[in-house]
Amino acid sequence: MNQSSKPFKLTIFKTPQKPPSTTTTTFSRQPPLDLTTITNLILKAENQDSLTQTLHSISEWTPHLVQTILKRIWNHGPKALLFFDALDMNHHSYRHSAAAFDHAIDIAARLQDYKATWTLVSKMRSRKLGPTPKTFAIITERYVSAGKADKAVKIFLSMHEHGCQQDLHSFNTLLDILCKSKRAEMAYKLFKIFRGRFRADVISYNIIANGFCLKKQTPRAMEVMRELVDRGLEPTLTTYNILLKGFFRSGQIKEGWEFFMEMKKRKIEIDVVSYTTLVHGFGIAGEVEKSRKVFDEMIGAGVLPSVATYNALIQILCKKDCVENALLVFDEMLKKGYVPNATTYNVVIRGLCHAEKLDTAIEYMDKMRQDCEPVIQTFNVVIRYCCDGGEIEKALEVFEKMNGGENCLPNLDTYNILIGAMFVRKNADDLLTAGKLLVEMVDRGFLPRKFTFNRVLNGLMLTGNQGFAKEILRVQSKCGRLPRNFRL
DNA sequence: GTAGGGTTAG
Repeated sequence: MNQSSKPFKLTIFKTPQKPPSTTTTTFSRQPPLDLTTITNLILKAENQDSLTQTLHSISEWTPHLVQTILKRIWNHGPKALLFFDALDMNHHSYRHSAAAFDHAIDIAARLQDYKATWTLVSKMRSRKLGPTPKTFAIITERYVSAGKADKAVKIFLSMHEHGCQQDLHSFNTLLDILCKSKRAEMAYKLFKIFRGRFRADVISYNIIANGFCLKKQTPRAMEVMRELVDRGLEPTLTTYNILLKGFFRSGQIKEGWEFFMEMKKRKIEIDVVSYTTLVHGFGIAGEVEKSRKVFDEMIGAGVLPSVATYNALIQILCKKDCVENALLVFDEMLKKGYVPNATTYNVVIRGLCHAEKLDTAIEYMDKMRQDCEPVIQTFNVVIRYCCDGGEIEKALEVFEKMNGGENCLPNLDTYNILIGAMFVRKNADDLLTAGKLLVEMVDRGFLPRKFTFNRVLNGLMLTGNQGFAKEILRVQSKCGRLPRNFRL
């Protein structure tokens, strides 16, 4: 194609062919913008103007590019929304997709900015992009995790007013959201009210049973299952696997094993999920040998382990045996042609950190990039163990990388871990760093606990930094995290 | 984003 315009093009996305610029030579041109560069430009933009300028430096915005960027700056909510709005207003050739709206709605709702959330919903509707059942799943999930489950149910029941009909799908989704946030009882009540109207199916029952299992209420889950059978519905393999996991989760190892034998007796086709549940369940209970035995036996039974099965075994070897044996299994899985995923690496890295092999852990973090990208959990584990081992500089180094080249921004946990570590050495510099981290996290839409604010504040005062303490107080009052009756 | 197995400490 047109080679001369290549330096201007994004390598990953299509751009229209532009005539080469007459004012610059090929040699002095900027290198092509890659995703990391674009993302960093957006993150660095101080105001709407510089953001707009950045947006114009990209010749063609595509829905795919926008979604990728929103995903990457997820943990910088306010900036992500600014980017979404700026693009919406300034680019005539680009129109936000339904998926981009869903992303933005998710971010706004996570920031508990419900006004912005619903403005986006109506904008979405006026452009005939939705809201879709997925949009409502996102919104209700955010309300539930903000502790507003009642409101979430009301929103579900008013879906049709937004041009989105409720059905069995969306009903099951709501039940699942409630159950996953440990509100099985509420989900069950709702289920009993509406099961006739939505024609609840075996999936609805499975969701409720799993909800009780998550609360370690296996007997309640069994009741729900009896109800399912009484209503003439047929349990599925998923049903059995939910109950199997339920027994192990609630520490009923013997009952779990008996249930598994019963599954065999009833000629239920036991699958890789059932076996993985056993491998993990026995291991967590400290029965590592049993765990290994199940692992070996499943192959004999004609069921091949999955990456998740390997992850389970590797994890329990790290926890209950030793990391060296876990690494043997890790090598074995590679030899057999499995591709480890982020969970595999996270488990191994955590195991190495726990065994105080921090440098090897960091080596594995680099090795990880051959198969997948490190995720937030990877960084948090390494940072946590660096801090615990007193290597605070190393922790800060990893943290800095996250804000630079890495495609993974710090989250609430990252900030909490690091701020906590800034009190260990009890010096003024660390306290100042803690203060800066606190300001930065608020800037990125995370809400620190009152405890964190007060701790940093006290630390700054004790180390004689009244000036920065005042700044913290300002931020604290902006967040509504000041103690009762407190006045600036 | 209608359900089940691996990452979250001890």
